[in-house]
Amino acid sequence: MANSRSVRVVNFSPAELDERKRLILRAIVEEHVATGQPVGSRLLARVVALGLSPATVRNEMADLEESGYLESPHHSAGRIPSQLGYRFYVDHLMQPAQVPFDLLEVIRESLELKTRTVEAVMQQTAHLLGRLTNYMTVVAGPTAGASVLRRIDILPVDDRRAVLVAVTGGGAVHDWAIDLSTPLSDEELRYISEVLTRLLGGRALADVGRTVLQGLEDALAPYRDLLHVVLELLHDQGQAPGEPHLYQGGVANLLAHQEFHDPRLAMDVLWAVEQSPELRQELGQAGEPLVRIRIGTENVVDALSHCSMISVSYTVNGEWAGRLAIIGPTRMDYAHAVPVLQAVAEHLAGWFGRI
Amino acid sequence: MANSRSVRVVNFSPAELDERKRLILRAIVEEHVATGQPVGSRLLARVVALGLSPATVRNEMADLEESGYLESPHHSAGRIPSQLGYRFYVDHLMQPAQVPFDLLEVIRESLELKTRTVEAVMQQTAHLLGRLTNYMTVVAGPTAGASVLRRIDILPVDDRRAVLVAVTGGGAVHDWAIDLSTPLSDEELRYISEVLTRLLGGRALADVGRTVLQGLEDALAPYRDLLHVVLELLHDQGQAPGEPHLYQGGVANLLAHQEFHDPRLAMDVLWAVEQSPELRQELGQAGEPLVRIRIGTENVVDALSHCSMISVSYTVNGEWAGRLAIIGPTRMDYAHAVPVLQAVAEHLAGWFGRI
DNA sequence: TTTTAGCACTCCCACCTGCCGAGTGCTAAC
DNA sequence: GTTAGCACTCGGCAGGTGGGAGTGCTAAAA
Repeated sequence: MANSRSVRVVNFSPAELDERKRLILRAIVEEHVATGQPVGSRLLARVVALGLSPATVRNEMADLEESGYLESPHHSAGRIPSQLGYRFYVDHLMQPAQVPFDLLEVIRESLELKTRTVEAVMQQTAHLLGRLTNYMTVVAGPTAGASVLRRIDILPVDDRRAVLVAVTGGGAVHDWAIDLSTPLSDEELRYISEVLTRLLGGRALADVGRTVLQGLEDALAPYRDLLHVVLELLHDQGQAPGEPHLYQGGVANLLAHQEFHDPRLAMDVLWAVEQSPELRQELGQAGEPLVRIRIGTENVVDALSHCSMISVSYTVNGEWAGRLAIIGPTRMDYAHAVPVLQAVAEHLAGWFGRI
Repeated sequence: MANSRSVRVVNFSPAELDERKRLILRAIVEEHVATGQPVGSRLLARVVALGLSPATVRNEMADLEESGYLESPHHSAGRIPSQLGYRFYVDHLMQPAQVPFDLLEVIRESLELKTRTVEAVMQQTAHLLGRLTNYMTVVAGPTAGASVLRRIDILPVDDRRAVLVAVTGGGAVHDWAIDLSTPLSDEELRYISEVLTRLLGGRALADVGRTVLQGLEDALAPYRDLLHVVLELLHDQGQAPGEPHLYQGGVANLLAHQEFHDPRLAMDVLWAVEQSPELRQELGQAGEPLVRIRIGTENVVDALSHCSMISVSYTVNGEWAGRLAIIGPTRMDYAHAVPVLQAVAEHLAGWFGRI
């Protein structure tokens, strides 16, 4: 038994893994990410330029396994990183790669100014990320509730129907169909639009308070029926900030990874991405970490317990707007994916800024 | 050799397959669709209530194979329908199933009036179809170019930017960001919007002719710069009618079918659905058959040569608007899928009508 | 002439077997 | 603390086998 070693190792706090162990763990993660195969001691001794023999490396690997950073798929098959191993790698060992210039070029070209609709640019972003990272991509569009409003207009469709159109500071347009219980003239609608814009413009729906609503009710008293519908609608948008439209890209990439050759696993993931409200919330709700890495069971959804998800926030006019995410196996190339995501998020913000 | 038989059979024109052969072909298709297994003569003799012995059925099957309606995966494995077999089945043998009442109920509930945005209702439709048919679904949203316009407004975002908003007869809202090279006042923008609405309202962009454009140029001469941008934009929309936004649903369903357990096949399909301009066109371009069934290599895209795609048109206010499609293996339950698609298309039209 | 029973034949598939290579843990020597 | 040596374990693969399903053909029956 490796008691003399293991006892010591267990006392380590994770962040204090000894330099050599860190080196070895990092090499194992990167080798495994690159090849998909379990990593054996011989190969590792060759890769880690420390002049160590396989036997020594084996001892270190045994320690790392005992501390929970590695696991063996079966006896004598080499080691693979455990979820904890990936976590330690991501937190302490990973060195984010630099995004090569030609990739930046692709991003720039792809998010050109000639794209003129938010829908198109979000879809394009999803596809772009899919191509650049080789992982499946989910992108949350900006929500009406979280955005600063510039205008609110009610535009007639016919005498029974109209659309409520909200233009945000980023130039995104949100619209909702509303019924006109009593027909209103163009002038009346324009007047209502003006009042709505005057009182709601410059703030986000999520921040609209009682007093503003009261002001609206007073100013638009003659149009109580319509106002009721409109306010309820806007209120819903303000209260449910976590319901963005999700754009998918590179779905096929999911299947490219050996981990998802079992169709059942892949199906679970795809269902979750399509349906799960938790995931939608996770991507649509303003929240702290600019870059969030969830590994395996850290994910909010069970179906993703074999996946990692990296998401980064993007902004519109400096305000939080949504998250871009990629989903892949836990054996993910974190060091490359993170900077690519960040670069795309930046360019997307740029697109909104100079829309 | 079965010469005496085969010579005669070859002379049949497809539509004139003898009654018994039709019965057998139909049984084979339906049995194979249900089980996924090749169909053998013994089973078939039991299923087709003709009191025929397996040996007789074998002879008929040999004829059908020779005429190209069946094929054998390998010697002594039973028969499966060929692409031609499915085609004949779809054209002459299939009896569309009736949509059960509770399914209709699900459709009704799902496409309720409380859904207020076109984006949401299209996405919902895609998901719904995915659930109801167990096939992957692609849905083309209505395009700006093909829709009858009700209003065109230019709404300011800030003094350098604005959005062009087009409201269609179905209540769909399309928007594009535009730069204001010279700042314009709200009044000016409103005036421009009025002129645009007056001259373009009531017709589809695709139908706008030279004279109307000339009229615009005259009426809005002072705003040449802006008008140039706007007209180019509207012109593009009118000229490129086949570029709808595609909504996917039930992607996981693709993997549920044994035919796509090979991840490479599934990947090809997913890439095609995401990227192929041909497919986008196929679904976004007004075109004849209300129900279109493409089997195997009949598909416009190579990647779908192992798939069948059923698409149906839907309308908005009676005008052609887009297609709903499902994609699955050629071994598809055509008889059930077609009526479900039709029912959903009808309800979708209903949603737009009473939006 | 059409239908049927019988039969030999073909092919796939699931199972078993033994072998090989990769990689481990342990021990004893350095 | 490090290393070489060695016995051991396990998965994967090639090759062989038996069983089952289904066919085509032939000759007899209807």
